[in-house]
Amino acid sequence: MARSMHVRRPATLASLAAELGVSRTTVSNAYNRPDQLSPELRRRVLETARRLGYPGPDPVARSLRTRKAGAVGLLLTENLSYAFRDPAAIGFLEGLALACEDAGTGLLLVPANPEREDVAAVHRAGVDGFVVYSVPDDDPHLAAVLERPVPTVVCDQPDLGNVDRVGIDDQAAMNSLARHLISLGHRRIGVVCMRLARDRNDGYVTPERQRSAHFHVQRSRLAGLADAFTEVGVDWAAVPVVERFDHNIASGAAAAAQVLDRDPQITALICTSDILALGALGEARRRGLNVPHDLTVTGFDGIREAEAAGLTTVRQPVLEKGRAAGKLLLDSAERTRPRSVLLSTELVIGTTAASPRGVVEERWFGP
Amino acid sequence: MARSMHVRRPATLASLAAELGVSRTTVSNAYNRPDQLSPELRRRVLETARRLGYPGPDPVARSLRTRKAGAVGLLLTENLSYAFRDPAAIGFLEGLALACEDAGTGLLLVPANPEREDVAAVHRAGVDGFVVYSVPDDDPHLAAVLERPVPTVVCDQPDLGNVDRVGIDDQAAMNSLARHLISLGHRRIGVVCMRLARDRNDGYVTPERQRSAHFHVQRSRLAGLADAFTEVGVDWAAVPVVERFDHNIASGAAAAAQVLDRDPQITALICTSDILALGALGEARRRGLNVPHDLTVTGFDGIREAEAAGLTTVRQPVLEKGRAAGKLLLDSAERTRPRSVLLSTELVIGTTAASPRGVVEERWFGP
DNA sequence: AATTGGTTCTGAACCGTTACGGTCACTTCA
DNA sequence: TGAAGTGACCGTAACGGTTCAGAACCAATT
Repeated sequence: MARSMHVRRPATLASLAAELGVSRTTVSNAYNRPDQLSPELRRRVLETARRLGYPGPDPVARSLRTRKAGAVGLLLTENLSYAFRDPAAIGFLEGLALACEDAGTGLLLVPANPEREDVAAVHRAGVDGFVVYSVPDDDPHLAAVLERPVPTVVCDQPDLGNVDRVGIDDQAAMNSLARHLISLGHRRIGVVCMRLARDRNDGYVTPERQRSAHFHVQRSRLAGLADAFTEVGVDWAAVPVVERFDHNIASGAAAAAQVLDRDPQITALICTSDILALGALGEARRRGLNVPHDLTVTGFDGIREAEAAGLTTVRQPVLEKGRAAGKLLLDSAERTRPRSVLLSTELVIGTTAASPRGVVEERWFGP
Repeated sequence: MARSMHVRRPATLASLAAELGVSRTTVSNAYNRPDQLSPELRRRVLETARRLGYPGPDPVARSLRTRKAGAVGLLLTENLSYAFRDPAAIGFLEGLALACEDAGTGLLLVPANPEREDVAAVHRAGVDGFVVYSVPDDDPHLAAVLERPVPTVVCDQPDLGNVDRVGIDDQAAMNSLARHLISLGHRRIGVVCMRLARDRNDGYVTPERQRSAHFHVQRSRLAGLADAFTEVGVDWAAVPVVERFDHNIASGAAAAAQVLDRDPQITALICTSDILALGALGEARRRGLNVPHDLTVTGFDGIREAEAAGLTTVRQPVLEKGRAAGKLLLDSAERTRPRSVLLSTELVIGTTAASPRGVVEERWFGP
């Protein structure tokens, strides 16, 4: 009943002022600056507001005048809903939400459907700034964000030179994981990676596609691997690298199967994410391969599920990334040059990596 | 460089129009209704816009004029970041995001800190509607939402009579779980529940507090239990019910310990959420109790982790709940009476519930 | 009596759009 | 040839606030 009255409601700050016989300014002050009017008048204003069903100053109008929206926008590469399925993305979101919460700011999830190139949602977003999380560097949504006259922080993106940035050194992190495997004796490896560009390419990846990958994170991780293995004489161009568009355990399993079918002699399967690695583990089990002795499997991210599985991986502080991004954005106080936050990672030695059988034998029976 | 020009940008639709010598309307049409002007003029407008660094119509001003924000607000009972830690909440979010995505609408996470009673964030939110998820029914944020003149959908809330609603029949669902345990022979039970009100009360719950609980979901589940057990002659007032404010596995373990310490003779520990139940399972293991033979443990929600643990529980369609809430809100097309969506639940028979030892013995050696 | 200072309240400008209802020149058609 | 369309563009009036420089008033000080 009370609510149905609200449905079409003419009450506005002006009408309230008229009703009370005071100026709009006074009504505004009643809400925003209680010290600017007598307590008695303020009481009257608020009471009349209640009587007329006036819900207080309209947020949009206020935003227009004050030029603050009280919210930051988040642009994700994937469907909005995907973010809630990927543990790493969830961690990032949690951190970002934490930062927003601290600042009393809202967090607007912008519906940027990667399929249609509909950038309108970016234009429609009434926000004070944007956080962009892991989108391909040629994403039109990203371009649209950069054209908006608001501060922006990118995460897991290449250095754009003129925008705040937070991330990790993916290349170095993956490089150190590679060195670990190399030290264990692995030379014949296969790689399973997430998608490298906006187009779907479920299968083998050419070196050219690796170099020109539009996802900075994936490109860097592959580069880290290539560097390490090239250094010990492995012909990177001959290393099988398979890509999967969809990021889930089934994809990881399918990709692992594809590699193992064509190159059964590999001793290690390096995956660029834990999710893919969990799929690879499943596939190995299905084939009766003993991990790590028949096959080493590694991941990247350090999600909880990976820990439970004992995965050898690289842990990155996903929550911290989100929080850092939020903080950076929210205290964009007259900074001049763009800032860059690089968080550290940690190599997690699990139980899914070991020396390949051949190497062990070498040690025992070698020269 | 190009970006630094944007920092203080005077370019507006009006200034663009002036520069071009056309009316503001025409510039507006260039963006919003290409058919209303000649392609040639439109091209000129857009080009001049680029030259002047005009980023297109200001979203906030547009929202004010059109009276749509292009976003829906989500109000959660907990800290924003908490939502990303609770699997059930994540599922709800995913469903809601799905619905928003379909409609091309943004999703604004409103920072409603449950500690301070700062309702301002609700007032500041520029949204076309609200979804309210599982907040105490006396939450001031909820009251603030209901005063806003926008459509609202509540989820896991009591029927407010004048607002759209989606949920499940918590009472019936828990009742059926209780009957299952009763049929197994359980009569001496303990209960672990989530928090019942806004104040922290880690410990035993009086029947009075149960009845007056401000979290509809918890109140209903307890009522479902009370009904079932009362019916078979159990004195509900004597059943130990312990409450925990924090919702995590450690809390569940601590609560279980509290019950088991005081009432070691109970044969079943009924938890009102899977998370708590997982904690209880851990505590039982720690005490060397064999689940289910020494102790039956049950949960509620049907999260993935529960399935992995073989928990006997009630599965509810959390994703569907989110999606239904979103849909309800987004097609608020001139409905008259409030709508209500009740989703169905499913009793999941796991491996954590069995007949108590006594009952088995009765069967074998009884009269 | 004039000045000062402090409250309390007001007027008008401004925020950047879009909706609405035109005008005007130029076909088209009977 | 006159009436009725049609396409391209424009003027005005909101949309609902906030802000800032005063005005009006009163009490206290010089």
